[in-house]
Amino acid sequence: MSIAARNLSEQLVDQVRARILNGTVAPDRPIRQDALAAEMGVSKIPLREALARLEQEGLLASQANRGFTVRPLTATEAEEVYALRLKLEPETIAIAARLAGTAEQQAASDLLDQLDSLTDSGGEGVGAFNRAFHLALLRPAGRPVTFTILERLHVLSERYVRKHLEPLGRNERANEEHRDMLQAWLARDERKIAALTVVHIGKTLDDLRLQLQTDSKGPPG
Amino acid sequence: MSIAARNLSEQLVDQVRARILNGTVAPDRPIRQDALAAEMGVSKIPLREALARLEQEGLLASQANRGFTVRPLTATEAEEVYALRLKLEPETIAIAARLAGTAEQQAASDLLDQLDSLTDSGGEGVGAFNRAFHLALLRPAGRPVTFTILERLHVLSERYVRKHLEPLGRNERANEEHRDMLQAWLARDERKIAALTVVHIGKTLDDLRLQLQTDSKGPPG
DNA sequence: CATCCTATAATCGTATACGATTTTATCGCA
DNA sequence: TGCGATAAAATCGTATACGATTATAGGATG
Repeated sequence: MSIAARNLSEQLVDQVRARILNGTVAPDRPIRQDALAAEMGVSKIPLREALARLEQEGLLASQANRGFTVRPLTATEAEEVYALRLKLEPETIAIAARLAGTAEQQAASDLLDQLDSLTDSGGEGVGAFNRAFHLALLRPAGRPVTFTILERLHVLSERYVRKHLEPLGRNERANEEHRDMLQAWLARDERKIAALTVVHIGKTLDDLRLQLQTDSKGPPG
Repeated sequence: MSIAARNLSEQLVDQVRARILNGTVAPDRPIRQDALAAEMGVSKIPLREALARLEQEGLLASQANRGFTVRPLTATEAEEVYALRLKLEPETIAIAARLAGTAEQQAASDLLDQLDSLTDSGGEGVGAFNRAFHLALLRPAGRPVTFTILERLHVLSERYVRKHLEPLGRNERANEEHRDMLQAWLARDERKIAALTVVHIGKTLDDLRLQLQTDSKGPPG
């Protein structure tokens, strides 16, 4: 998750995670370790360490002597993930707003700017910057255990947003909400940032529910 | 966490976790991978996979080219972990009580019986059975993401309970509370089991706070 | 023609061996 | 005597190679 991954395994975690979120590796199909390792130009051992980490993140599942598979997306998991975020994020983001220093405030502002320009240019990797922005609003709370949990939840969320919401032109409204959130967060208005967070997550979940229903009736793949 | 770990790495995760909770490997001291691997009669590769998993569980920390260390216990982490449990467990345990089948009810009852006999005989591994009992009350909720988070939180909790509370004769009262909880849980009394859970976690946290203060003034190590 | 069994091939999991980085101990110097 | 630099030792991280397990394809039989 960190920008400068230290060893090779950590770098692979980020790269493989990106592939999973990207959809490059399909769900339920066994991951050929040798092939993937060769494709990435590394050996199997660091790749296995990365896969083990991603399994604990909830992106992969493993069976005995049958390797790893990407866990499929389900509506119930989406509901669970967003319910957890609603339980944890509002309070955490309020505390973070209170404790954030100027450097952390600057970092959050910068990330939103980058997210904006990416959205305007229709670039790739919007999801990653969206996640980074949200996490930047949460990190200053100084609760490492909570933050780790929220990191995981945002990764899981991103799969659903990217698959079901990003193809649609839904980013404009989200960006307006992001601006409002950042403003309240910078002003250390704890009530307001908590309320806006509830709304933001809730609206995303609503859109997701609608789209999940629609998609389940529509395309087979 | 599972009873029958599949591959060697999974088995090592459980064994090394037990050592950490046991206090066999001291905090802040670098873990010699070769030595530990030799001591356990395995090679370095599966051990590294296990250590990587335990790092994500929050028990270990790693630095570049300096290996893994056991994370030290801090009062702030204890506060955070118990705050998270208070936020997540009551609702989850109520749902689990509603959804639990007869087999799962039997499993929970059995675990409490085993926990009782272990406590009476003053045996080892009380902490592990305590954790298993609590998780058995939570598993039937059918929320895998939440359950994984709670598994982690219980592991982290166990370190503090074992170090600060278990040496004292504090298990009797906890066992009475466990009986009450199981009764309400089996009766599917959602209100009551949720309330009892809040009380149980709260009391444990209170005891822990007291002991953490006392210990910080008392012994240096 | 379907089903079961067997043999083959592929893949997973683990052990062994090697280079790169870091820590530590020793020596020289202020 | 204390501090800094250098060399040696130890350890971490990675690549390569091997055995064990599993899935699959082919053939024989009912």
